[in-house]
Amino acid sequence: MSTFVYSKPMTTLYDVAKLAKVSPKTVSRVLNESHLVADDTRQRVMAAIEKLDYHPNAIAASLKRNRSNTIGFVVPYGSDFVFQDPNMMEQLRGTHDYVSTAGFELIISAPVHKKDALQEALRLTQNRNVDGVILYPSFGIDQIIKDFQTKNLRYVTLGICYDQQKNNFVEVDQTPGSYLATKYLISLGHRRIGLLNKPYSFFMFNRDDLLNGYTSALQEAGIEVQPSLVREGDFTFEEGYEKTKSLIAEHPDLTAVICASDPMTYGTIRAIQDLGLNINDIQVVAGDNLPLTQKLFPQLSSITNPSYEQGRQAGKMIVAIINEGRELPGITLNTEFVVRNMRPVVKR
Amino acid sequence: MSTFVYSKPMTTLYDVAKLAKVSPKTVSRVLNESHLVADDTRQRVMAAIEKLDYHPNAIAASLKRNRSNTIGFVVPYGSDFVFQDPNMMEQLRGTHDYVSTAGFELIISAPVHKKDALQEALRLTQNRNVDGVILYPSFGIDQIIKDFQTKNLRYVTLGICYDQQKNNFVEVDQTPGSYLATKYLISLGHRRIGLLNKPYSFFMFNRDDLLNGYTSALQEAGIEVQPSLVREGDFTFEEGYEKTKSLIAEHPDLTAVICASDPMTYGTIRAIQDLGLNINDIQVVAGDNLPLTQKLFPQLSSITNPSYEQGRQAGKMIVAIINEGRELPGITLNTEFVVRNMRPVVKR
DNA sequence: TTGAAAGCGCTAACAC
DNA sequence: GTGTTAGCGCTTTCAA
Repeated sequence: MSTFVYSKPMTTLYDVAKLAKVSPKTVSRVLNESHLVADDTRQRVMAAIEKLDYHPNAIAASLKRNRSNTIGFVVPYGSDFVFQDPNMMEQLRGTHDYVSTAGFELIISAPVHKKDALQEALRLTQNRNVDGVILYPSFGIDQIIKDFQTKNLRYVTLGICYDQQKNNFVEVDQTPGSYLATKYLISLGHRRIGLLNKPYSFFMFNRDDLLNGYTSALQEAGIEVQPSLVREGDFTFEEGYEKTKSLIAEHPDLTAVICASDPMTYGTIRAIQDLGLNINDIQVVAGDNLPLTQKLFPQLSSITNPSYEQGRQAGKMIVAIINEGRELPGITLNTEFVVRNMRPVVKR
Repeated sequence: MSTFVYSKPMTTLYDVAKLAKVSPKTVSRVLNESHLVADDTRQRVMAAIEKLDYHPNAIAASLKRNRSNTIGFVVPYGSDFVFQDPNMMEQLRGTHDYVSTAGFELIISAPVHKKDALQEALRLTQNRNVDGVILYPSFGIDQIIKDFQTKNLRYVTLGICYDQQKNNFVEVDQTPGSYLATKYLISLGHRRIGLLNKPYSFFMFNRDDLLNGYTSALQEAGIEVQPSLVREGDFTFEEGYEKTKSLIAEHPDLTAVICASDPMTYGTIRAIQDLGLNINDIQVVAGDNLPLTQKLFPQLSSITNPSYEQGRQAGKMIVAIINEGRELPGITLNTEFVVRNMRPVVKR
């Protein structure tokens, strides 16, 4: 493998200094803390920069400052999942928008073959490719977090990753959304309400919010909570489809389903159609309130999921942690419930 | 803004060299071109690396090598578009998978406020944040490409960006797909076939492929080509929706529509439903053949769009260009047509 | 197969 | 407000 070499020697800060007849440090000052330079000096330097078409070498600055001004967004689930999950894209978008406004670059990293993503996060950080990372929770992440802490490396997690985690996370609490959704369904007369819950394995220390909201609302209404009405799915269309089919097979009197994610919601709708039922026979509550879902199925009520804001807040937090050099208290974002075209329960 | 400083001094290659009782260069060799080191020497070095928990500083290596081992993926359309367009995500995923396997990091950059994305691409490259960029075509890109060429910077474009471009692009030719789709529709008896074309402004030098395939098939069958059956849309749901409505209003005898993208396809389907028509009344051909579309609307035939492969090839090309230090001939990927559940034309 | 020494381009002390 | 100098951590040329 031959290596590409720039044909012309690079224009450096020294060239600019020479042309402007000032010292390198002054050029550096103009480039950075501009207010400490006399106005005419700055003019000369700017003119020289312009004339030479000079561009500061970010790598050299990074080496000296021990700062890459880059954030890593690391996802441990295979790129096929990451780039196809609309919620993750929303989180990524939120992070991108914040960190790029704050003057950081964003490196995105997902394992092409699933394993080792967490090691990749460590590597990126320890090699100084990034100043800090945003991590998506997954099995084994608590161990990696310990490494980060021991080595004093910077991270933020998109959810709670170990017992009693107090710092460096931005999580979403689905309790209010699922509580309100369930309560509303009950008020319409629904008694057999299914819950396509999120997967336990993804979130080890925050897994019961959807279930808790659902359970509270049922209990308040004096309705028995049937464990067989709750199924776990991995957020994907496929599991939404399968779990809905088995749910309806076991509970032919089901009148409503609450889904943990929008892709699962699509699977649920398809399953309902494939069973020869009408979408009006079973009231479906979507899980994320994504724009696309509103367009595809405008009649669907939905639990909201502030993914964009979560990503944004995580970006803000990692930047603050990097700048301040210390851990910061975690943040919990809340969910809501949006009603659209719901009707009283239909007997089948 | 205070600056974060590592509490402990960094472990360097010199520390490893000292512990292993070898020279820094030998450690460097172990880290890189491993085969030029005696086996027992390597063992000692590896042991020292392990013991000191040493991690090479990628920034320092980058400075010395004048290589960041990073690729930029730059999109000039606002992050709201980028992260929500499934095709772009597929392209990004393809690029990610290739470059990360090839040992490069991937920086993704989209303007938070639309303008200046192209300048951002130049900046990233000239500042040495990246060794090269992948650029999405857009208005004004031909000027930026000239800058890249003049300055001998590395780039690949996802489509042809200027007249007579021969190198450094990976484009998709939709002609075969739209030809086959149109021909098949004709064979089923369709005569009034709408085309929701892609937007002219996105692709200045490659804009007629969809139209050409469509036109050829019609002409071969001796069917008059009516310009009013062709509408331009910007790939989004909204334009698919609006253009379909106006198309049907003007052509009540329309029996089929070919869409340039899957999001437009969703808009088309919703428009058809909102007009009180059944999805079986108008044969819809999807534009991208995305997995999600197959799940949502399994009955839809589709033109294929090799977005993932396009991104992957672009990743491969930019890596090769960086390694070889010269431009490389452009690549054109082809489209196909997938038939699913099509029926002879229905009279309305 | 290994080592000594120079230097990539920038910034931070410290002096003036 | 400005300049001098050292050095961030690595790789590379050349010699041994």
